[in-house]
Amino acid sequence: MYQRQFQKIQPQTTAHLAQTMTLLNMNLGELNQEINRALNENPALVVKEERRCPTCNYILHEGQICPICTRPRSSAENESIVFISPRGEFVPKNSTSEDEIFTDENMGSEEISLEEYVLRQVVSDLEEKERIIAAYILNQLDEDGFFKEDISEVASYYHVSVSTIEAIKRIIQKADPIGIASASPEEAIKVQLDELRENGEVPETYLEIADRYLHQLLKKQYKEISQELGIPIQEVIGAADYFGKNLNPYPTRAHWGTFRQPAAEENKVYSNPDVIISHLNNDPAQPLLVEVIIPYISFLNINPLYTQAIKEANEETRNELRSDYEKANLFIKCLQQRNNTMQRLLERISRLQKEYILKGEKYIQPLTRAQIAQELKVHESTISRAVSSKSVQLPDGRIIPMSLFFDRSLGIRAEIKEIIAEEKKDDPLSDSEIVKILSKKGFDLARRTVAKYRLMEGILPAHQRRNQKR
DNA sequence: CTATGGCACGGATT
DNA sequence: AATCCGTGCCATAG
Repeated sequence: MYQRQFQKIQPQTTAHLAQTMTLLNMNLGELNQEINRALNENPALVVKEERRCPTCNYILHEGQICPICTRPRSSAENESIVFISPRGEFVPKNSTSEDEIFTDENMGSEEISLEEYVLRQVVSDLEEKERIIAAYILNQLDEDGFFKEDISEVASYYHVSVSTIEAIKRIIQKADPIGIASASPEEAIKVQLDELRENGEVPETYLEIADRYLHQLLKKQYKEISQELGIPIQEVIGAADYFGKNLNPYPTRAHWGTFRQPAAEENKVYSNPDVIISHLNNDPAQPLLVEVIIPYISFLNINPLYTQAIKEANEETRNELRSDYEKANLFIKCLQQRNNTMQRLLERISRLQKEYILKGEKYIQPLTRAQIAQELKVHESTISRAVSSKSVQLPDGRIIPMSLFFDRSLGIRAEIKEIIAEEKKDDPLSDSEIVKILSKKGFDLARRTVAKYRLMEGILPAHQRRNQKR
């Protein structure tokens, strides 16, 4: 039964292909939404009551990680174990250090809900009547904590002015997951930036960037922004870096706490990872566990009543039902194929980049998407889509974009960091000196490039590094 | 004069 | 076809 579904992956209709591509392009959050949408739209789709491991078909109990898949096979003892894991009551590996995370799943019954948590913070600032409105707003938040309703509608419903609602909303936005109840990620960012500005210095230009160029910033179009604003590009990159470290476009997904690891990565803030890599039982001696996370609701099935109904229906309704049935069928197949591709992709990545995963940036292997595509016998663009906008949680708890596995510069950047960390503090190395040292170590690159990497790592130019702390 | 950053080009990657 | 990235050249700051 199970095998038959997988064999069907080969013959691809255009519709199949197109939809698979779309699904592949999505990260966990988007996939979740998509599945919900499909469930609403198509009555032929239902959630399976019986939950099976998507990888090996073993029957799973509630919130369980598949015991078959996580049992290392003797032949694979040194290999990573890659499997698809449903997003149930999943306990993050680093639950010791990763404390408060406000995902929907984590809001167990003992803890108070996010709504209540926020409400408790704001009650003291609000009048009785306003509290009701605040509670209403909090109840209407979507899964990312955004409030997307039209404020004027709410206002007329409660017979108060729009500005009253806005005032309440503003108070809520300043509560602990700062930026909650915003209408969009952009707005959340602005609120957070505002808050930061009250506590300290935030350059004027940052505000402007946040205000108008956020979208481009996320797409890393630094050049364009710097041109339009007429400011140096490094300032834009600086802003990106600053935003990445201090702001969170999806305030409910995770807090940033006071400080994350100072060795922060790229400029984007990542939410729930699409892939979690950890050690079995958290024991570094054990093999690597690579979980490709899928939404728990993706245990989809064709509504059995449908099959029945099709047989009994008359000509006209039958065709209608058929089309739903086909769509549902297709959707499930596409999901399976997405999972299959992701799994195979991660199998390769985790094998090739094992050293990097375990020991850090220095050990990254040069790798291109084309190379993997060839090995897996899929089109390059497939890999591209599978990698883009996905994030991976490493055993040390860091969450990185999946594209980093394909970043050639990462290893060299680590090398540069190391060199600079070891330099004499009273005699900093200039970029060209670094080039010389690197070439001795076998890295061949231009002086100009070192400067760029240095900038990316947020390291100041040599003369400004003189006699600085750390 | 040296070190660094901006801009723009071309080749690689997606 | 579009985008990203390394590099060379030039301007400018130090």
